[in-house]
Amino acid sequence: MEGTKADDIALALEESIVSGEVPPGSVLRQEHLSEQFGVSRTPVREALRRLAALGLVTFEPNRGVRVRELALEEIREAFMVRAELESLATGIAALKMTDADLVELERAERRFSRATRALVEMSHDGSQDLAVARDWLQLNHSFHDVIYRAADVPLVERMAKAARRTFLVKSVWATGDELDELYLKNDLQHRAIREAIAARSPEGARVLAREHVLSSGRLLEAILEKVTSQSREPASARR
Amino acid sequence: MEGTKADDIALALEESIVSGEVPPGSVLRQEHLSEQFGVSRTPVREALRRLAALGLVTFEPNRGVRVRELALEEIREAFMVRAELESLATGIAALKMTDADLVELERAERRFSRATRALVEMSHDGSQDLAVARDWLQLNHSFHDVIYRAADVPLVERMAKAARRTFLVKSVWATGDELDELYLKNDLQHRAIREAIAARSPEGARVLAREHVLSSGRLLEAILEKVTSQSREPASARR
DNA sequence: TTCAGGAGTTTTGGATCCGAGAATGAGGGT
DNA sequence: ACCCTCATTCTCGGATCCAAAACTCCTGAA
Repeated sequence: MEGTKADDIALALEESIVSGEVPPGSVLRQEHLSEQFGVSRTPVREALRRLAALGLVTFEPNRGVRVRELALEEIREAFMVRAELESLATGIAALKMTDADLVELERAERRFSRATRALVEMSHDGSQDLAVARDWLQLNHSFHDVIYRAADVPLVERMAKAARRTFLVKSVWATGDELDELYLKNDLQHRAIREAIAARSPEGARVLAREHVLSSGRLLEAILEKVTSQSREPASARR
Repeated sequence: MEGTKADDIALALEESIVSGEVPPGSVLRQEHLSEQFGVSRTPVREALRRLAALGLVTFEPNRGVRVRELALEEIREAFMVRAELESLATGIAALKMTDADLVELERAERRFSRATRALVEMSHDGSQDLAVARDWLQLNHSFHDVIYRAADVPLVERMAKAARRTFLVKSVWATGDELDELYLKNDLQHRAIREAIAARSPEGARVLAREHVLSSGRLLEAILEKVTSQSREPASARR
């Protein structure tokens, strides 16, 4: 509880949308939300306006608001945008980063490495722990957040995170031998980026960062591919 | 009049903010706005939430909403963001653009050229016609809009325009010999970009587009510099 | 003179209320 | 069986109303 109720609700709704708890395409009933949050419809509506401006939901006049669905094409575009912005921020960070920041970056890198190993481990013994995947994603973001903080470019950060939210909606996840390679590559790229920053090489950091994000995009596409084919082949229920 | 009143009002307010009609830093009274638009405060508040999400205004809880002021640093950042996104879109457009698009692009380029010449003309005879400046800006945007349409990257376009809005708030303008050079350079860059696109050279178009936007940023900074120094030296009133 | 305190005013955030447009479903005509 | 119409119901957009936060301005004491 921090500011106005409308803000709190917007935050909470945003969270439940990007976490996939509220699936894309579903309609949000204002009355339902208002009793869920224990407030009237007024602040709910204001929160929804905010989410609409962020592109998370769409208002259909007199019909309700609907959680936006993303075409694969849009996800690709979001990764392209993020690649450019991330590359920009990383180049700047290479110039501005202090030694203390570098230490923190290395720590973030190590943590992410561990998460990656845990993920690949799971892929081998076939277990499925959603928490591990969530950790992996979270630690991935932290690594990049260290860079943003050092680069000190609030606008770039805001827009890159907007792009990030875009595809977070598809919060799916899978493991498998063919994905392991991509996961490990992702991890190695973090190391390369950190080294370029440590070497104070903005141009190097830039191209590495761009390539890294684009390759994350390919990873997500591979995951989506695998998940959808899995859910098609065996006639198993899926939500 | 198209959708809900909240949407209409948001559009109108956005226009009056980016046009500079409502100066940065001023507070917007909900009651005043509601009688100005002839509606109750409810849709006004919703419109303001939308503008807040876009970053045009800020809510200060229980105190009102204020039109956001931009530090010079933020304007620089907005140009960097736009440079990356514009460069991305232009590179893609170089691959996708049809011949018909190219013709339209050339037409937009010519129109912009004329506007530039008119501007420089004015600079020489010392006249000050705001309409000419407004035209110039408008035609500049049209040129880039042709590229966005051809590239067909809605997300990139949306975010680039958000960045554009950011510095539009500072809708100042000036002429002068030292600016002429920059105005003319801007015009030449359009031609270079179109030629790179026509030559189907994505890499070339990319770097030209980035350089072009960054140089537009320098132009705006030069204008700001000139305007602020003008308004300091002679103790003339300024609104 | 300056500053703390407090009554009255202004303005916001939120709740409640109402009219209108859209979904739904039952009947009736073909 | 199918579709068209019309009434009922649901939900939304917006107006109005109210409590609480913040600002203003005045007074009185140090």
